[in-house]
Amino acid sequence: MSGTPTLHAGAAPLAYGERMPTIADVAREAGVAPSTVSYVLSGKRTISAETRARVEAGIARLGYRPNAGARALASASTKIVGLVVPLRTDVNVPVIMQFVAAITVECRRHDYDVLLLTRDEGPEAVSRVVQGSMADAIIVMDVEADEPRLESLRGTGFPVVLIGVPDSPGEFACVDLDFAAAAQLCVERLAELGHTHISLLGATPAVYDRGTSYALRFRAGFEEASRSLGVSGSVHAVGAGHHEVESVVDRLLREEPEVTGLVVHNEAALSPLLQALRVCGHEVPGGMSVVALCPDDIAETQAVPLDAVSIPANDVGRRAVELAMSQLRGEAVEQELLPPHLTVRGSAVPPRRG
Amino acid sequence: MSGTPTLHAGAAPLAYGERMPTIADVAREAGVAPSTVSYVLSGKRTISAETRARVEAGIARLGYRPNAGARALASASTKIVGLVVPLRTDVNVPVIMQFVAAITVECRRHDYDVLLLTRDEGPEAVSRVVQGSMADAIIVMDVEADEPRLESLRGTGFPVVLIGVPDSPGEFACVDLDFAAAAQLCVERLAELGHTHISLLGATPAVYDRGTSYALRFRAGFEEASRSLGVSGSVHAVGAGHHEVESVVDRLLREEPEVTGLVVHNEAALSPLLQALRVCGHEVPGGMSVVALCPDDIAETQAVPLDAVSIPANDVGRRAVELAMSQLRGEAVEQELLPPHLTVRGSAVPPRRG
DNA sequence: GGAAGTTGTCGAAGCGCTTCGACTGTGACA
DNA sequence: TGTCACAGTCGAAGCGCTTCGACAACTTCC
Repeated sequence: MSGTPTLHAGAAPLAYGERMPTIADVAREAGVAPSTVSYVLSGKRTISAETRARVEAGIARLGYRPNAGARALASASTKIVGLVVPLRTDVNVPVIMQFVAAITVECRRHDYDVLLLTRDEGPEAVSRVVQGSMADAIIVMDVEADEPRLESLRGTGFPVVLIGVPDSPGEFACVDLDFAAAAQLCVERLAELGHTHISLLGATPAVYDRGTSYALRFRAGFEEASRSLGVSGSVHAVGAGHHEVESVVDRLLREEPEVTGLVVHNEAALSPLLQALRVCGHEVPGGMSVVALCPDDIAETQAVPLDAVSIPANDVGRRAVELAMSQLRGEAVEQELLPPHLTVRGSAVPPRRG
Repeated sequence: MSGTPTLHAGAAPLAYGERMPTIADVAREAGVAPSTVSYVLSGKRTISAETRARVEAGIARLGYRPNAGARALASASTKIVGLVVPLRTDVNVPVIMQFVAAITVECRRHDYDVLLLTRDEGPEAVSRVVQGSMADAIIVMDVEADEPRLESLRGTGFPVVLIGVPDSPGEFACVDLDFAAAAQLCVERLAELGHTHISLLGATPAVYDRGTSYALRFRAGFEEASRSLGVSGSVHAVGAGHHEVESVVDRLLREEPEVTGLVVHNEAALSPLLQALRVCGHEVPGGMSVVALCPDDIAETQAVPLDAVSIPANDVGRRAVELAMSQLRGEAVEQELLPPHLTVRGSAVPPRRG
């Protein structure tokens, strides 16, 4: 119907169900072929400034957005990253949230969206997403030493990034804080101040039982550092809840009165721990030195600001996404441990002469 | 090439990049038409038991999974729910995580996956997902009184469920705990015990400034209940961190010494609050009665187990998904406030005679 | 014993996009 | 002035699935 003037409602909010504008509509609107619109959008072929302007005007006028499914089908790329998150309401939920936030933000920067997968769904979720082509890459948090969710992906070359390091990472990209080095830093700090008896108060027993990668690596680093620095050390898992913490503290002070320094790897236990120590007459730092592994904001807002190795959730999350993107570009798989940093805030001092 | 025997590798893990089996492959394998395979999968037409068996065997042998993009394109349904989550590392992160977990699990029960959207992305994220047909429905957490993210959806009929209640929900489905009734329950509990001066220690100031729906409704309910029960009440926002909490407690005890009961709507403040009260000689419950609004596990693991109205994250999350599903079935939009329940654990007792 | 269902299957037409090859001008170069 | 290269555009062929209409082959029922 050339010659017939076309009326347009402008980019008025189109009612749902009302047919969304397609690339063909835009093409008609701009007087070009659909493929030309596609090339304007993707930039994969040169387009004259004039044509581009007309197409862009059409897009704006119609309020056009490419259909994600059609795009995925035609291009074999979904622009979606699958993220396997531990959703159990465990101890370190805020930390997990920081990771998720960092990953999501970074994905958006690369024009990717995030599909949420729970680790409780197990291996099934991963293969559903991969085999159904629902995502272009997968990031797995809270990796265990022996990682069952990934068996189906071994040898497939599908882009995977692990946050944490399993026993045999093999072909998978990994990124995480260097927890072993972090533990060493904590022990060193206390040892330098003159402490010779140091205990690790760790995560809940379940975390160790499950073989959670980072907890094991921190514990191993603690034991290794204690040995090499010649200090005596003990390790205690700490359950959730005020009374759990109190009972661990009671037992520790009773059975190992020589302990003057604590390394704490359990965000949730920090606050009740400080309180329990105070009640028992071992106020921090005078009666007990404490070095923690926790996010900065938690270390800062305790009753006593804590010397702590921070958990660089933002850096790790960002790096994880970058590793995924580099695999999508076909680059080689990397494994990367971020160096720890300890911030001194005053919760560790030389031990009382005894 | 009929007559040529076909060799199959079985459901061996197919290398990524190696062409995934399609519905046509399954059809060939089973000796039927592709549409027949589709009908076996969807159950939308009757299929003989024999044919079904052959098709299912083919699916198993090839390890076939329908391609999500193709399916979305052809059926105009993605089997994905968009979930807008507040990812700021705010106070009540564990609670948010509970909601997310409940929603995700319930979505999976309905064979839906969850696309994670951050509220920091604002309205853009919502329209990207809706207009790009990336999801069939959207659930929005952490709704504000004046909800800007949803303007683009008004009048479109796109399925939306809000967790929380904005000033003008209009056409949108809503579900949440009845925070006003919850506040009333807390005040009633203290009033029945004989308290006549009650303070609300609430969320961080930012939460109120932002107009967060649930915080405002709780505060309004508190004020209304205080008035109607004839008790005097005051309201204090409480910032994050130990020292913030201490300073609020100091000021409260100094400026309103008549207060004998506290209603606390701030999970993160609970532990430092109890500690601060003890330090000031107002041990709970003898020197100060406390009723909280928080998840059960938090109430239980405090130094003093708390009388608390629980936050039924699981129920709300599940209900939100159900409301989304019912909209997808074309049913009417509902708005629903869940009744609060108070569990007595001993942190509130009659005030000292004074 | 033919009309009128049922039941089970097939073929083909899309869904909205990307991408490949082909085609038309145009300017550069010899 | 003929030849090449290249910028700019188009048309058509899929991507893998769903779904509609058609159509055999059986049943049923008067």
